[in-house]
Amino acid sequence: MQTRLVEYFLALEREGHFARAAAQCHVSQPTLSAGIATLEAQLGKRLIRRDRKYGGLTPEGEAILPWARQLVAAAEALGQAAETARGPLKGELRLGAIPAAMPAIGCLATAMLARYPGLNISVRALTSRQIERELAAFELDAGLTYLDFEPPAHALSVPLYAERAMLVSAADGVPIPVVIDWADLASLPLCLLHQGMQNRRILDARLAERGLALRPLVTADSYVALLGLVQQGRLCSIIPDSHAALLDGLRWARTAPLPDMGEGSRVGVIVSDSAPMGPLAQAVLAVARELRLPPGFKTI
Amino acid sequence: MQTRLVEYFLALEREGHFARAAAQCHVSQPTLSAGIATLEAQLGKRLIRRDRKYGGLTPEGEAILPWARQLVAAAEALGQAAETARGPLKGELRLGAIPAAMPAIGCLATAMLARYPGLNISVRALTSRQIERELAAFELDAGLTYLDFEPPAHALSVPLYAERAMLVSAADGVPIPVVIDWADLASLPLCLLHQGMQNRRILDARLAERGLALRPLVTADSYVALLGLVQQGRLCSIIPDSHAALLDGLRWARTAPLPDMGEGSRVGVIVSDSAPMGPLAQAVLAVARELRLPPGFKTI
DNA sequence: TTCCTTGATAGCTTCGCTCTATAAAGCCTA
DNA sequence: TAGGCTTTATAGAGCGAAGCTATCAAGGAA
Repeated sequence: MQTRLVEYFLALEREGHFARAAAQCHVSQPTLSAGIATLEAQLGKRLIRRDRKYGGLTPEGEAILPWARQLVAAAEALGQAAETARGPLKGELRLGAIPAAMPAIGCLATAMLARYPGLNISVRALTSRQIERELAAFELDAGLTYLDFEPPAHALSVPLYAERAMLVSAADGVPIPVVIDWADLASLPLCLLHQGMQNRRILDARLAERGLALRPLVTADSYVALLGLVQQGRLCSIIPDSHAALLDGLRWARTAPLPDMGEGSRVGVIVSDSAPMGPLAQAVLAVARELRLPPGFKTI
Repeated sequence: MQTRLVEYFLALEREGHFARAAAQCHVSQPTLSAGIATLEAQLGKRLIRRDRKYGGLTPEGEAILPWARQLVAAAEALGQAAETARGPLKGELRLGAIPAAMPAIGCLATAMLARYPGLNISVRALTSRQIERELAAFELDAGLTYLDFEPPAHALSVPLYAERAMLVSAADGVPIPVVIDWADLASLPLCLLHQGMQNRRILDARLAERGLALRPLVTADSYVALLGLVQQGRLCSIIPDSHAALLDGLRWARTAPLPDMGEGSRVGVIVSDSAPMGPLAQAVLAVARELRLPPGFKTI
């Protein structure tokens, strides 16, 4: 079983296109085409539906997909382990983080770099579900996401901080009460994240427990967009306190804590718990365990 | 990364001998020798210590060993998954069982054969620790062992039955009381398993809770040996009720239940919980869940 | 010393992956 | 409906890697 051929298969599945997949693998299109053919011959099954065009995976192809991913992940981990056996970690660490946790990724990434100078780090903003999926598909080495709400399966985690929500408004904009009651929120002109995003779902769930529902006038998919809206003065928003820490020096913004929501939502590092654990995952967990976040993050 | 070369590496580690490892891989000795050399070149590390003789793994070799195993396991699982995608399971199912659970393996194995006619099954008697180690090393597909006492790590399990101990003696041999008290055991001439075996450790632990200790006159490593000793009439022994069921038709044997030890020790099927789960492991778990053991096994 | 065991080397063959070039089959547009 | 574009498969050559047999070199044992 050649790992190379399986990589072709995975690339083709990702790209849905022979020529692009070939480019991604740095081989010519006929090479990839032939590679898929030999893989199919070796396994004795058709994996790709194709009649003059890529037509998706056959059921057999779908069935072997998780194992194909595991195979190339194991091959990569083997190489990593060999490189790591002596000397420092090298290569690329692929991190995924939910938008709400982005301010904390700075601490984590710099701590990793300080500890392992040979490392390159790639950070991507993803939804919690994408993080979970890509971890399972070995396309991500570690994730930074919520640990308790809709907890990811098959993952090991290290909690980093507890997130709490803040109300934010422009200093000369919508006036906000000093002490906020839950009921106040429903009457404020709000802009919030889309309902598809987990931070929003958590907020909605907390309010639903109290029989309340938010009707935001605007929804967006990033906190930057929300802050831009808030800055105009007509709306206020609810953001994680981790982001509020970034606003500290801004004159135009005013923040007020929301009423206590109990523990807050724990945010932490997760890695896939497939055994054995890769050297990158081990390193991230070790660093996360020792990580001291700056004030502004509520430690757990 | 060639799976073949990694298989050479693992075979060499198992055999500790180039020529034997080559034979196990069905290649010539120079081929395996060259294969190891290319693997070392590709990984950029010496993996094997050798000066005119095999001298064990280098630290780097030890470090990559788990990932090497995972790589070939993933390759095998990929092939299995492809074969299984349509049609029945094929290939060899490698089962390990503690001696005490051997009578139950008959049910499990026949149920697997009935459900998946294409399957070959290989059963080996192992200690619970060996089962755990070989599951982790992907050298075993499933195990039959104790679930609660010294529970194996990184394993998914399906309980099958609760084991209870029986006192056994020859009909014309050592007289045994009809109702047995714990204290009686200490005064009987006993033959038991070695202390290294888990069944014995469980028994010792149960007695230790009551301040008692057994002083067997003979220890052995198999129940057959114990029964042979018991048959001579000078000794009696303590065996799992699963084995007592096998004695049912024997005229020379007499059995008596031990006083209630509470729940008994749960025995069940375990598989490695590395994600994704291989088709063989899935099948074993599914069959185990539906398995109806014959009377004589105390269901949980 | 002599023999045996054990692993490495040499030389050759074969197999299979890779490439470029090109064909075939749909699809879109004119 | 013809022409051009896109997309995948095929052909044939080149080359490298992995396999084999035969043989060598170095220790250890008799």
